[in-house]
Amino acid sequence: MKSEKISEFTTGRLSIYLRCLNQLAQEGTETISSQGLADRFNLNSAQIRKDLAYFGEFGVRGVGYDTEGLRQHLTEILGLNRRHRVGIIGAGNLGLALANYKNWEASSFNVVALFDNDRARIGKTSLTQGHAGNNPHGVKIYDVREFPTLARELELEMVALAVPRDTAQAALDMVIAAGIKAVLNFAPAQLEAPDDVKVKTVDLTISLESLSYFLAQPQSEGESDKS
Amino acid sequence: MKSEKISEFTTGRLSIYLRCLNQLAQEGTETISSQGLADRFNLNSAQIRKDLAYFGEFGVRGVGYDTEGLRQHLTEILGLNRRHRVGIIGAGNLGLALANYKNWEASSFNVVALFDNDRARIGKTSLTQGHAGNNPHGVKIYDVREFPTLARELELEMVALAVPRDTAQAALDMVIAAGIKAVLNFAPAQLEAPDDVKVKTVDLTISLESLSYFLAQPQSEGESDKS
DNA sequence: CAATGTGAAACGATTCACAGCT
DNA sequence: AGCTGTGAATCGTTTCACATTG
Repeated sequence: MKSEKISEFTTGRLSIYLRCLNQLAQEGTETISSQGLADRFNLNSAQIRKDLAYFGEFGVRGVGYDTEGLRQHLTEILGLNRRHRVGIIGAGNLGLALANYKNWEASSFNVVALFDNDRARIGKTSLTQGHAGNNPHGVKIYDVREFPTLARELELEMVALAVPRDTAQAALDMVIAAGIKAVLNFAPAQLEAPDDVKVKTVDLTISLESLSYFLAQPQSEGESDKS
Repeated sequence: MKSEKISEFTTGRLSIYLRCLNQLAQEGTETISSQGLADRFNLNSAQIRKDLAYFGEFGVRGVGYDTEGLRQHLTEILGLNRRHRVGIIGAGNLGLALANYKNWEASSFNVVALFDNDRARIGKTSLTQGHAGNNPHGVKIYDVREFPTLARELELEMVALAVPRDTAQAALDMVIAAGIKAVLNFAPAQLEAPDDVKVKTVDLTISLESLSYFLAQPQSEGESDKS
């Protein structure tokens, strides 16, 4: 166990390990080796051991890792042992799709509110507006001007930004002013934020263009996945 | 100009440069220096020059880069000088949101078909099923069993996978069998594909969990953005 | 003896610093 | 004079290889 700074490469892999351990635990596998894990994704076993070693000595030499034990450790490390309350800004197609996404229930994230500036949407829910999906209750759509108040009242910890590109920075500024420290941004823009706020951008344009680049290569010789 | 292998870090940045150049071109800025570009995102100017130098000598010493010229070069390099026909597998919330996403028109990607295995959805369009959005026509939803035939007929080049995790690999296998070489995967799973097929995974779970990790850190001291 | 935990080596990406051009 | 293009230095990540341990 060191207390160096953990890179996002590492934390991303921790998520992947955890996902795998959840499956293994369900299947009743009691023990797994770093090599056993490495085989499931195309990773190096030393990488896995190093990633885990940042946080403690979880394994048993000659044996491997206890599935359930490691699962609990990773859950704790990633802060997934309690639920996080998420607000979504922008109740367009993407915002609604996110709100109605069925996997939320199984995760440790709860979407508790949508925000929009369009009169026609405010007051409705993700169910009345969007395609029903599997969300049994629907998430209410509030006026975005109420965000500063409601963020506190609803105890939001995270925000997903699903607004058009040209309003993204302003929306982010408002979110930061309300004290939110973690933002998932879907607008195709590099946004500015102070260092104590984590903004993770999911930029579909870049992903698509990287696929386009691959297709444009003469001798399509490329790696698959690597996430 | 070297002919080394280009990393995905580099191509991702090329997308970002291009996005910026499109804006600059519109604003009528004729010339931009690597430093001028670097200032807009928090990048190093040498990085930008290196990225561009992989593909040619586009700049003029003492002056900088011609905005319009570089814009066209990058468009060509990324294969964005022609439109790409995209199919979406899975007409749930996410698939529909993607199909109705308004920015497609302005991009060089066209969503031409949706596929699903749910009787209730097949035959409808993204408009009848989903929230209207800004797509004027709607995209038709086909039976996924027709995919192999239609992929050829519609000349699909790319596929977005918006299906549940446990069916993702099977769907991908079908897509690959139909000769598709570029796939954008939204299922939270590491998928297997041969080397001549590029699979780019957008894993929301990992993004959210990385935010959760950040929040769980005692002295929240972190970087913002970095994509 | 099998599998962890970890220094050391290898690799890759970023940044520096400057020669070379216009 | 100013900015590109690039070799060299730096920094960070991954892999190797092995001593260590249950």
